[in-house]
Amino acid sequence: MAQKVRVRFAPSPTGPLHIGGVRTALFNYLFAKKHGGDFVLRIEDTDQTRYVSGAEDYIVDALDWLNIPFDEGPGKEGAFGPYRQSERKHLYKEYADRLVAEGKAYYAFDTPEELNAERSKYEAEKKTFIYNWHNRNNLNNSLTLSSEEVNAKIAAGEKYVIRFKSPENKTLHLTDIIRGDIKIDTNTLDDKVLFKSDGMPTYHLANIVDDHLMEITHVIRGEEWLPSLALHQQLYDALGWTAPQFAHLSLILKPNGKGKLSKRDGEAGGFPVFPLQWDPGNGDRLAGYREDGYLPEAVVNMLAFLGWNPGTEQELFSLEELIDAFSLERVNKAGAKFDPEKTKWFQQQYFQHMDDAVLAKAFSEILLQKNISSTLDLNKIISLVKERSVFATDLWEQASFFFEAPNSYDEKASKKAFKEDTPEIMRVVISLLENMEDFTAANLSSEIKGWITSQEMGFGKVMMPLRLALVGAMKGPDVFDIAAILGKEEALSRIESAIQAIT
RNA sequence: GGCCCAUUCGUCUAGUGGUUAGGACGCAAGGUUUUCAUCCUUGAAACAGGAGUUCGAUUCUCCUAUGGGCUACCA
Repeated sequence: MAQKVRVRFAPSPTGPLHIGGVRTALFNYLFAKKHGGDFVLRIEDTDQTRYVSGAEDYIVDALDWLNIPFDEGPGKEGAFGPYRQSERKHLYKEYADRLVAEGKAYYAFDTPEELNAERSKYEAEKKTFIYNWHNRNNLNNSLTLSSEEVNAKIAAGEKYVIRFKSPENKTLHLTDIIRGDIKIDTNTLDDKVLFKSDGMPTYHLANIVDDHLMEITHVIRGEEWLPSLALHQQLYDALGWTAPQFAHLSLILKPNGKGKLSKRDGEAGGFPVFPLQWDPGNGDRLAGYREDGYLPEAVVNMLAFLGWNPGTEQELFSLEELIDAFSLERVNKAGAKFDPEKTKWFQQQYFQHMDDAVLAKAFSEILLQKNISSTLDLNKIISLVKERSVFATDLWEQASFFFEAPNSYDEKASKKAFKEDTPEIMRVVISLLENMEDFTAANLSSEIKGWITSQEMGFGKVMMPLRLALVGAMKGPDVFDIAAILGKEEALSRIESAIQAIT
């Protein structure tokens, strides 16, 4: 029987979850759901010094907004909890001790100062200091000390760490689903700290213990962990556990320039790097996709296509379609530069598919904020103005003239539209409108166009000033649609105002 | 510096030992809309370089270059 697929997203609550992390979460989620498995959220808070309050809530809120729900996690206890490493701290020591007892790890008493001194000494000779078999026998640890000395030190309360004893002259063969086979020479590896002197495990120990205990089958994580893969694999072997399969995702890079995407790029480029706004309250507010008006579906779709593609020419995918089409084998090896323009395009695509009634409701909120009450048909207005908008907030800019008569006329446009005979023509239009019983767009259109044709006059002579009178600029939906929505009275009043303004 | 990973239009990418190297974003031109936007059509635009393997390499191998990541008692 095949084991049930279980994956985890394991962020550290050190700040807002950035978009690269969101993509990692998304790929984990897609993979899990594709295989009918579980998606676990685990909070890796073993470093108390870097803990940021609110960060965990932010992560949960972000996943919630994006509709990437986890099956187990903090506040959603499953059979493998708790899901915060700080609440699991009692679990880890036993495994570190076991490795020491079996000679696969050892106590080290070197202070950070001593290690720094050692490093600078090597650096001065243009050599690299590696804490492994090269020199561990000259350092202050249980390999160089007698067991009596070690016990005495520990009994005396001296601080120590536990280090993994990295083997000499071995070639490790590692496998990554995305990258294939990787060979590593253990001579270049150092003896990583597994257990810190503050009583907490390091990421490396906690990570593999939890993944094992939580029965994780696939570890899908960022490329920054690739160098640690050798250690992790060795840890699984040392503890006699079967390692999960690994897949390392390439990083998301800056849109232009070099390096991985950072919050500074968002500030400089005027686009969000975070799903949700993050406000630490000190004026250092970071923009979020949600607050900037993006639809979660658009953000998810965009993220999915950063480093993955289905191999077809389809680009718009619902979450269900993504789950169906997703595979780790089709994830790209190379890092992808982030493109805010393409993100906007996804947003535009999804925005156009939104229901008019839903948008009308959002739009009525905007009107409320602006203290505008109106009896106009909002659904109809939205249907006319939607394709000119990318965000809900664009709606007001595109439709404001329905609610506020123009108080000025676009200078360039009026030069072109308002001629000497315009007042005279507009007077005729007024009389035409006044006499209309059925004030609909279709009727207006046939009435006015019919008259223009009968006069053998250029359409522009009428249409341009009419639009300018109603809208104030040369933009917007069909003039007759606008006039019909405005109603006879308002339309006539606007034309009248325009005549006044010209003369 | 050391170790690891990567390299197709400006960007995201498809693709194959023999293709007119395909799509999307963006850009440009034209059309529709007698406005604007949408939309449609067209266009410019790429296999990092050098060896090797091969009848033939963008595709396979090696080297170089470039980019990225890691190199903490951070994750």
